[in-house]
Amino acid sequence: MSEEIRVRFAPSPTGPFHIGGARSALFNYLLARKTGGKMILRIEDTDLERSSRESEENIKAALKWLGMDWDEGVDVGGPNGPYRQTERLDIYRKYTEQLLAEGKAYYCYCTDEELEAERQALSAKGQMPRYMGHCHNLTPEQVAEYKAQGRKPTVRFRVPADQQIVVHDLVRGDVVFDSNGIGDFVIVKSDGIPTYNYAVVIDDHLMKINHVIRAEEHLSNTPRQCLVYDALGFEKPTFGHISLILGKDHTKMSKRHGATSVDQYRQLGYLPAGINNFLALLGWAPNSEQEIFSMEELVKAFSMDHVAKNPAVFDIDKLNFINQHYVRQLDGEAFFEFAKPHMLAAGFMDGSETPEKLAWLKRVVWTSHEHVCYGAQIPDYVKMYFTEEVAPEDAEAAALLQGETVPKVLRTFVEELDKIELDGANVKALFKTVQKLTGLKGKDVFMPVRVALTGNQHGPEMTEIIPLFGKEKCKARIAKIIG
RNA sequence: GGCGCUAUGGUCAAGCGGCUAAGACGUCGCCCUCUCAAGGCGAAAUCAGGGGUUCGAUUCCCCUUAGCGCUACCA
Repeated sequence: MSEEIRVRFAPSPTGPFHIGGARSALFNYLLARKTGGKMILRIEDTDLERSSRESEENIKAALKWLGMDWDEGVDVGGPNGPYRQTERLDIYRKYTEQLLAEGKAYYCYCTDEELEAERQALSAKGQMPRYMGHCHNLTPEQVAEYKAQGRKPTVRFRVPADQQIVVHDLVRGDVVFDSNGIGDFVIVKSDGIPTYNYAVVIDDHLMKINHVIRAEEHLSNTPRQCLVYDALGFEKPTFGHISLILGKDHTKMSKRHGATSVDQYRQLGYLPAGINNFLALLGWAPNSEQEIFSMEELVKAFSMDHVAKNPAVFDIDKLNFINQHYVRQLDGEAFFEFAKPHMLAAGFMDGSETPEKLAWLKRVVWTSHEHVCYGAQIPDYVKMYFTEEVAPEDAEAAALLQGETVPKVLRTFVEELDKIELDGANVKALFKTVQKLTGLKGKDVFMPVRVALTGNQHGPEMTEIIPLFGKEKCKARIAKIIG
């Protein structure tokens, strides 16, 4: 085909890595891998106040954890670096001088207060608050005066009047903007650091990015960037603005909606495969009816022309369903490793277990294997194996112990229990024996034992629970009921 | 306020002028079963409203409404 597709993921390291960012990264990654193109990771750290190295490390770790790698960028390097914007200041400076010299940009000496006052005045008059071009054409005298006052200027881009700006967008088609709706915007802050709308253009051009896939919140900024592309004589890339992820109440995902960062999901015990699979289906649909996709399958099936335009609501139930699928694919060893942090957190393990205890724990943990959607659910599912005191959890459970046949069932159960080796098959046979000896069946024999042992009407199969409890525990608990 | 994007069940969504409007999650029912879950089977549930265009609109156009985004010396 034509030229190699080069995409980038360009996060700002200003906080926890948002799940929406992960989706943007994923779409870029899939497009690159699908087409045999290149994925570039660039760090947009021009917000000196909020950016941190810690956050950058967090993002990179999360990307790796999700199974995404990059061909060029921070850490891995490449021919178009550096890949951190604060390390590219000299590059931007060169272009700024060019724009200034050509009159396409100018110094603005307005202070924050003056700008704020202007905005206030405009909105008080019911007009749109925007920069009115105060410094558009300053005389040399005015400039000298401002300089004498010690003012540090910003650089503003001179937005041409009466221009139609057409953004060609892969997912939305052509989107038209009027340049008259855009005020002269700042491209270099008074501290000499470029703004997002400016740096992004220079970087994408120099890094030979030809497909800019990013979240829809950037669509309205794209005409500004197009203006900069034109002013600098750069060829524009193909844009693709993917819709936002919304919370349950259809507002932007925020802490109110529960976990929002990749790290939180990792800590809750969601698997990379589950998250990727879920995220891919949010805003993209395959040709087939397939719902479960490994990363390899996603790469194969992915295509930008099946990307949806409408915003998607984050549905935790569906994530749980998909994640459970992957949890169930874990084998005994992997599942135990998966469960460990949650068992530790719950205090059911302390890391100093003997091999025997570990073997028992593994069996205990495994009982939850088919039943949990994510790791943090495991302790709750197995807690009955760790509590010493058992009591019926509610009146209904207590009532189940009041039946007149209950003492007979429990006594018979204990007697027969003593005669066998504890394993699943024998316990099954044990219940058969108890049924025969008592002349009762089904519920009448299982439920009293279940409630006596666990205090609960629901739970795993008795054949699973009893061997893990051991004879002593079973006998002790039943003794408490029948005295 | 201005500009922009979006609009199929509760949610993700297929559809790209003619269909009984897919599928999945969730919900409900039945089966299985000591219980819960899983699994199997089945059900309810959608084209935001109004105008056009057309022989025919979920599909194309316009308006309204609603949601979201941008309108920063944040990205």
